[in-house]
Amino acid sequence: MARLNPEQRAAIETTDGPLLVLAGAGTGKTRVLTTRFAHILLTGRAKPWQILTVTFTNKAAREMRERISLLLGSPAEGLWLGTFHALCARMLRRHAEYVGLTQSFTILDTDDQLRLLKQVMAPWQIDIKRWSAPGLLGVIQRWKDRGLTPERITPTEDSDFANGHARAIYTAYQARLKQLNACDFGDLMLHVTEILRTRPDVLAQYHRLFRYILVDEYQDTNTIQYLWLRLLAKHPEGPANICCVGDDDQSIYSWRGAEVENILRFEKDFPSAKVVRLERNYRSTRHILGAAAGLIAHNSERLGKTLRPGREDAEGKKVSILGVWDSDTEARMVCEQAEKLRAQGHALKEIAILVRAGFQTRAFEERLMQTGLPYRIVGGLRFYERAEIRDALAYMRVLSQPADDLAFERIINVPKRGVGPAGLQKLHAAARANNLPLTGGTKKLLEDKALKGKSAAHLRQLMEAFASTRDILAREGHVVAVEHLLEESGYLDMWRQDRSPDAPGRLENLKELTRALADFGTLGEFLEHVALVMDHDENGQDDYLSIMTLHGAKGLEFDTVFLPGWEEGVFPSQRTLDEGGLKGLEEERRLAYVGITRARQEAIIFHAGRRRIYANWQPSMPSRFLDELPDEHVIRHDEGGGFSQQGLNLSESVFDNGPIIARRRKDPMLEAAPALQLGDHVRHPRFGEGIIISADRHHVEVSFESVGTKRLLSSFIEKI
DNA sequence: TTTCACAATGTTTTT
DNA sequence: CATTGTGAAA
Repeated sequence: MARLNPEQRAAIETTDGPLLVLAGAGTGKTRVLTTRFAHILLTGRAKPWQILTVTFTNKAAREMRERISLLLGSPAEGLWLGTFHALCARMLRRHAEYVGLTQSFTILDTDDQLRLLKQVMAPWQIDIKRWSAPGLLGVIQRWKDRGLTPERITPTEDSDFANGHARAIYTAYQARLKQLNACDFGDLMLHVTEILRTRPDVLAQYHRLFRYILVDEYQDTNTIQYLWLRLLAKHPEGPANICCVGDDDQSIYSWRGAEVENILRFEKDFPSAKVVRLERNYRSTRHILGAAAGLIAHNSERLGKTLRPGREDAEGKKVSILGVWDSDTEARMVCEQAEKLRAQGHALKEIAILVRAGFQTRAFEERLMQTGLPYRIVGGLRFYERAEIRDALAYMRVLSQPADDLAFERIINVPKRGVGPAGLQKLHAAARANNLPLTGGTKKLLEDKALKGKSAAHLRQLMEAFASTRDILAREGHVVAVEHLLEESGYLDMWRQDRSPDAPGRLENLKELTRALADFGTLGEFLEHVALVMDHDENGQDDYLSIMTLHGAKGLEFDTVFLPGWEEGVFPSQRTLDEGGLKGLEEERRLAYVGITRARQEAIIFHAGRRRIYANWQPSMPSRFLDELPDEHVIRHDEGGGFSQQGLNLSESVFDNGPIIARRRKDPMLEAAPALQLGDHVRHPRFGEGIIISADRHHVEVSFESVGTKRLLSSFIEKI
């Protein structure tokens, strides 16, 4: 306590009644949460299992658990601490029968959901071009985010999608899930909330249990999570001891159903609520904070909060803005700077490249590979999303749940067993006719000798593999059993015979999977873990540079942060702008705010004059956010409108804040545009001289002497 | 049923 | 571009 500032202390000591803690970036939020947890225990207000602690990511949950263990001096076990979904899964296992599931229901991954939805959609003959299955799945998920069960969808809402059939398909989809004794991710929240809503006895049980509720990242909660929390928090007698921690300026998940309104409305929801603001930032330098604060001030709907430097010494360097010729130069310069930092003795772990969207990572990856700098793409293709891992998991699911039709469908023809769509239909028919799951139907057909040819032989072998594995499972445990199954089913052989270059890596991954399996007591525990915690600690804790999306970087911090791609259309993203309008823009701005505030020492922003998107080059203009950064906190290294080829010479100055090069770009397109006409002779810094062959407001097409015809932003060329 | 060739067609962010 | 889906031939 002694090491905390007065606001932090207030946030911890206000234990009873509703409390909203508005915690700006780097203001010691996690510390407050964990200390508060310990404080409640140590003052005897509650036992560890009487505190419900909800986080948004598995990582946050893990960290919190570790820090609480540290504070308590013993491993934190038996706590109700986890993500919304993990906690709901735990509750739903206890009360599954109330929503027509059994205690052993399966949780579907995205692949399964999609496959199932496609099957369900088939009878409607929806125009798949216009209403793709993933699109419709998104619609359903957003309904679930808002707590809308099929019966609650109003006709108005329905008609917007899939020619008015969306609600009917949703209904059918839910019915099919129930048949399969399965639920998707959204259902975890939806079902539990439904149970709490309709079963007062169950709700009362949790009211008795949870004396205190702690919620992290409250600004990211969606409607269903809000409803769930409110049900649990609103005790019939006495005020709710709910403490929500969040930052409206870091709300960046509205596309996933998050409602900033939840945090904006907190004081209305809980009338006696107290509000504590944490505004002292101990992470970043004064310039970084100034730049971030200046930027976020352009947003309108805010609770209002100003980050103040918590350390007196922290003047630091200004935020750098670098304009470069193209995206290749950008990648090169970022990597060179990173290399230089390492040469100066900085750890690569303290450097991050934060991008807006996944496709931007490739350029850096290629460059770093050439350079030989160790790097890691965080949150890219994750371990459990790889095909071979999902296949292996499907084998395990069938082993543990023979009725898991979706898993069986996934592996029935992997490796090839001569069972295509037609064969699968036959199995389905047999299963339905005998009221059996697919595995049962298959067995039946084999016994009846109703299958012929190689598919029969292969399937018989597969069923035998499962049968023998079950014996082994009982006798020798799940690790040996799974190894046996993958061997006997021919799955491992399939990859061993595969001559493609990534096959050895896949086998390696499968080995890693069986290794992870050993950390769990039973197969069921392992599968539950995988379904909910889709991440995996990869071995080796070397010093590597991180490349990740801005979303992925939330909650992390680094000494140096590179922020490439600050260009209109990329960041702010065109798509968000199109779909979300002003709200979308404000969310992008919050994302920019998150990005800048990840840096402890230094933030370096890049924008390129042109960028390769798919196969061809696209001209791009600097992000409007650059103009919103206050001049006293940034230093702009644009040269020649930001399109210099001598960017390398500039790089010296980036880190010592050398001479400020005059800022010439305001809106280059409009500045240069009027003077150009068809037939004009022009010069381009890179392509040399040419003649304009077409022109519109922003672009011109120029036939160059050396490189042929190019389409360019008119600001890049000069008339001769 | 599988395999191959070719076209099309999007590409944010994730529990 | 890189993946995914579609259609025709083996």
